[in-house]
Amino acid sequence: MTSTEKNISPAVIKRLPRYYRYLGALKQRNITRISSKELSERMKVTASQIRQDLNNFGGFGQQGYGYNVENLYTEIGKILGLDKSNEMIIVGSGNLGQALANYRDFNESFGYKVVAMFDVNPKLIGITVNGVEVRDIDDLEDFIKHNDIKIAALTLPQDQAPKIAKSMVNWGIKGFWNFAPVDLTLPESVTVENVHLAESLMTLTYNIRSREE
Amino acid sequence: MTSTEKNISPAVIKRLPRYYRYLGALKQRNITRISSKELSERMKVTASQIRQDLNNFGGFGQQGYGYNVENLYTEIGKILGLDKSNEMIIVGSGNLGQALANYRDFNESFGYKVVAMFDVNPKLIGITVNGVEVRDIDDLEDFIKHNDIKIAALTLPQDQAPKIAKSMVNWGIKGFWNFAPVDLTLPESVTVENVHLAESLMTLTYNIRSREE
DNA sequence: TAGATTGTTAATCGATTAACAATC
DNA sequence: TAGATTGTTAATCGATTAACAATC
Repeated sequence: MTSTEKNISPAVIKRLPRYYRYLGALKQRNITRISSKELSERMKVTASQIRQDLNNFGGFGQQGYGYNVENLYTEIGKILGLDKSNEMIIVGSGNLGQALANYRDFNESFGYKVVAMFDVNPKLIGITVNGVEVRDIDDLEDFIKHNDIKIAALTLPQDQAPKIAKSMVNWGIKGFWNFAPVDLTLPESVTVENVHLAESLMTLTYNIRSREE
Repeated sequence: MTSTEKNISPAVIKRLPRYYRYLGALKQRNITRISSKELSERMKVTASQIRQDLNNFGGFGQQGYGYNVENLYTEIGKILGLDKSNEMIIVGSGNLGQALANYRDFNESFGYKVVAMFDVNPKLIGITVNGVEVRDIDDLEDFIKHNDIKIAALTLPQDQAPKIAKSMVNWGIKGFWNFAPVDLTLPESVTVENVHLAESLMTLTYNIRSREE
């Protein structure tokens, strides 16, 4: 992953998983090739955007032919880091944490693997969720270091999230999938992907209202 | 809500809930006024952007003074549709649906209220989650119509989501909070807010990789 | 009043779309 | 070869930032 790569805009990155999803669906239907034009019609974006986006990463297509579905699927998977297994932990084992542990849609499907869960609550410590044990949060440091964990889902209450996240960075975590309704301020070298559920629900109600007239 | 309003860009709308969150925090700390400059430092955006964003909706500030926190909080709440109670249903009562029903962060906090849950699974029908009964999905049409429900969280498997969503539009649903990993194609009058969890996790792994060098 | 800070216009920057030569 | 479709450059569009007159 030596970075000869130019910096790719976040807007492009955010679209990649959607391309990946569509290509996966095409693959499953045994469609072997697709042009940017046809894909653009299915996805309701411009063909130009598809070609521009993909060309950030290299010429995956062929003039006069289009793109090979299988190949493009694999290549985008590589770009997204799905070519290797991604071990992750879930910190905060309440309802949301447990739902994530059970969620088939990324677990199993794309090489993500939840290897441990953590909580402070003695009632939760020791239970097993989808085959994964909930451990005492006091064991978090050891576990991250010994197992070289890089990815953590944060499903903790808002007030606990920033402090524990800071520690986790020191222990080796490189990316947070943050569900706590708070902005984590962390070193540049660390990535945070926020899933702010309440905020997305608010934009929904805004949009409903604005269409009522 | 008569639409004298010019069309506001989605980028602006997406930022409103974050302003709202910061203002809520300021309010709780009994801070009564704030300038765009100071808010911009806390939020790590430009003061210019804050002023531009807010001015889409009217002059909430005062020259030489800044913004009244309480007032601005209330006004943004109104814009987002939080001034009235928002009743919603959850369609799909598996792990994720149940986690949402239990999730304090929007439930209770901002006037959203889950009034019913639905599922096809006989094992789930009849149970109660956080005081909300899981009903047979056959009762969905009646429930939506009789209770004038406008908002639905879709936490169904991907293959069931598009069909049921289409029916729900006919029954009166105006906005979907869609957790199924699929794009819903629905009439213009209907709003869809997607929470594509697997896709956000993929952008996380991309970003982790791209910082490794 | 003087200082501060907004609301708003103008300038810049970046992202999207269009166009087309290259080429399979 | 002729037709199709990419890769890529140029044009357009929109969003962000800078600047400053208005005004509290």
